[in-house]
Amino acid sequence: MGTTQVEAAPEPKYWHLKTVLSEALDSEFSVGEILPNERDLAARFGVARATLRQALEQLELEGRLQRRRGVGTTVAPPRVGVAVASSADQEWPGEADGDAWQTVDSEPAVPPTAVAQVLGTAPGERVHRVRRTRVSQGRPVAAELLYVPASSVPELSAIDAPSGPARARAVLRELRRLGLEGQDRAVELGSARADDAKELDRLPGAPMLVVTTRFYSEGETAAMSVATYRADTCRLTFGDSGGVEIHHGPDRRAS
Amino acid sequence: MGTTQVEAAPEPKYWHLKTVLSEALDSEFSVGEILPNERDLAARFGVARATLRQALEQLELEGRLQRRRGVGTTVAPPRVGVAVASSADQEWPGEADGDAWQTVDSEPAVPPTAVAQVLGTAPGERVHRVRRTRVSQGRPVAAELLYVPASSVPELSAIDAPSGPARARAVLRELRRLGLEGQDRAVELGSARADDAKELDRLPGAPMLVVTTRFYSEGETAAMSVATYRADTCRLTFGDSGGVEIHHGPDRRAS
DNA sequence: AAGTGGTCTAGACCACCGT
DNA sequence: CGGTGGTCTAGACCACTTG
Repeated sequence: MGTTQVEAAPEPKYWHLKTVLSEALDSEFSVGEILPNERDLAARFGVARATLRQALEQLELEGRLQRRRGVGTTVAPPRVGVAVASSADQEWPGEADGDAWQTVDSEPAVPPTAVAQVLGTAPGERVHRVRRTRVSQGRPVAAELLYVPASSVPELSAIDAPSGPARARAVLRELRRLGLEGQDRAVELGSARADDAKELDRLPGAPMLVVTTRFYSEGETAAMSVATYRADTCRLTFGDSGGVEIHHGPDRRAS
Repeated sequence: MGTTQVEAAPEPKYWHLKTVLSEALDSEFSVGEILPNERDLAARFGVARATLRQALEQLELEGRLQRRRGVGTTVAPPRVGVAVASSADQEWPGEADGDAWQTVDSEPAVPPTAVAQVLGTAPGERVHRVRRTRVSQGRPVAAELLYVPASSVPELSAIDAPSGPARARAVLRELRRLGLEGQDRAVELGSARADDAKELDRLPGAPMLVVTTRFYSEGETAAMSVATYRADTCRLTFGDSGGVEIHHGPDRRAS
């Protein structure tokens, strides 16, 4: 074992490129700065543009870069910590989330089959669908759809009543009157639907962190929300002191 | 507004392709089934292989497909729900997580600078680094690195003492003797490092859900763990009844 | 050895943003 | 309008698994 085999399994060009770029970002660029365009970068590194793009894609996925069509590629700020749940957090949507969420509107809609199963509604049955948007530091970071069966808010007039923001607030108000017995959440990776993408200023298919929350009341699932967060810019925080600063930096490891 | 403009903004081929394939998966394929190879699929749809691959990539990201080099593309089973925290969950690692986690070993190591900052250790200072692996339904789903400053486990012999599984268990045991005052977590999107990738049977750069947990004791951060979960196969659950079945299906939306 | 997915190339055109 | 990133092509070769 004398020969120092550096490249026993040669790593792909885009992978090496990513590492090089990553280090350059740490040392030679500051947040918001614009990188050279892709054609120039590719030429500079002696690779095809597609290969260069593969590296940039990875860095964007990791929240290090931000790319905008027609504009350019910029160095992204550290991800924002977005509080999804505090420690003793058992609350209805809109109950104590301050000005983080902005209620958009409410319409009757048929929920996706997976949601209908959880809610226990008949397939094809319409429920209240409340749309909300979450803004953090001036930028939209999440879009939410909250599905509420008519049976959870019986005081509300017929489900086909006029839609709109006022209606949305009414649904949330009625929901708050129920006793909240518990809730559970799940986080998974998804991709932006066309409508979410537009709202969040991303392209369709962009990676999203999908948070589904189920609200229990009186032994039943009273409501269910599906919130999609921009995966490139968000760090979801759960716990006692949400939002502690952790930013990445040189991450080389010593043995 | 009389003309029915179906393609006002023509959607990209790969996007349309993804939709078509997604519906085919729902109706014509069952879990574990092998799809035709990429060259055949591309020919069948009349697109270049790269375009077809872009669609497959998306579907893999969403956990619908599984691709393995040298083998083929198969229909993935629904994501497994992996409990990350229960409701009243304030526990040290290894305290009550049953047989979910498997302790691998412990070595002295210099933590990444971001971790060192949180732990309050000097840059370059070595800490205990415990490695654990999480297995669910026979498959490895996560790899964890737990960083424990020597000051948190003072009873332990010098940090350079023999490494290995026994050492790892000793670190966890000592940690458990401390009073746990709180913890908070964050979830964000990351990509697999080369070593994690190998351990989790993925390629480097594969998308991962990175869960960082900070453990507080006596007003200090006593330890910090960084766990990376396979984003394609995992749904992280938090809450009262972790692991409720929610599987995707036809998700078309009616107005 | 044959077949699979993964990487890479060189080029073209398109959609979008700013001026 | 010119410049940017986004999409797409047709082909080549490589790394890996399996028979």
